[in-house]
Amino acid sequence: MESESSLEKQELKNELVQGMEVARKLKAELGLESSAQNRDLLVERILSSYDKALLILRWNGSVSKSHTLQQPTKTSPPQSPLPHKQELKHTSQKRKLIPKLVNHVKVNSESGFEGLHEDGYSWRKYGQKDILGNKYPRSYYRCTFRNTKDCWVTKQVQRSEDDPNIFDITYKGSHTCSKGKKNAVVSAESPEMQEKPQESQTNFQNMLTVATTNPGNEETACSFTSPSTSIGFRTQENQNFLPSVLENNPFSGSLSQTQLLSPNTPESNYFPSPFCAYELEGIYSNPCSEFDVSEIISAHTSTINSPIFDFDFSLDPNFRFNASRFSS
DNA sequence: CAGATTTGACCGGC
DNA sequence: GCCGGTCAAATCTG
Repeated sequence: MESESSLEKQELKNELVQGMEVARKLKAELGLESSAQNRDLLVERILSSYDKALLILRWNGSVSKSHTLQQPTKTSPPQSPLPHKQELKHTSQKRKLIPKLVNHVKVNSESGFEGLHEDGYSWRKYGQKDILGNKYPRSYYRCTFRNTKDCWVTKQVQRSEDDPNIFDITYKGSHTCSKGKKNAVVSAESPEMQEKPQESQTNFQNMLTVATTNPGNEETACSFTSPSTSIGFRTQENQNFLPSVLENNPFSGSLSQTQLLSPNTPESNYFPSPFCAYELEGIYSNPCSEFDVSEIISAHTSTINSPIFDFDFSLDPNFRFNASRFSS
């Protein structure tokens, strides 16, 4: 346990150092006439490093489960609930006692902004405010199951002024409801999957395999912030799925034992898109620990016969990774 | 008609 | 007093 802890500390240190180094590079780049793409890549790498560091902290139990990035200034709040309005009047705890997780989510116009909130939970919008100094309003969401499941988590969505494709999502509290999570990703053990005929799997596997758009090229290895992230793949016929396809994500993990399971019907519950959805099964591991991935990694085409797949995968009940189409 | 969204009002923190 | 966060009535939607 002790050595495991020091290993994690070392990794944490490495990530932080790497983040700083990349930040320095970026600073140097800013003084040059480097491409915007290059700068974007450096920024992504910085974010990736800090994400990894935070993840290590999280698994290490050093911080609260909700990835506290901005600690409240006063005493710790109860695990999740915001007080009811009546209670607020007595306790004056309307603000600032709930730990926050700030998450930056990049979306693009093709995947649409509606998908932004697809983080696996069901949210109800309860407010919108114009925020001083930001031309975009901030939206306020709370868990749909606030009343029925006593789940008091909230999130705020703020579109970035600098880059309208970036949304800052701030989570407050953590879900205490289990039903809040949408059944967007089907468990490998689910009867629904088991019922699918083997023949269908085989045929499909022969038909399509998946590889990175440009393996080895860092430009395609976007890094992400959790819990939502974007990742893109391009299918290539007659090529095997590369286990390292995800190794540049913030968790530095890899997919292995990947298997194409079967295509979903367009009526799929998980992908309301009119186009076909496909599913991949994989095991995900990283240097910190091996995940027990009980869920399916899913992919669906943005257009019929499109070589581009959007992936959607989940590794942990608290993290749902939304994938949006990566630029082709 | 029930549930979700919109939006002006209210409230507390700074 | 300003600003951000939430409430709740009105409105919309399926």
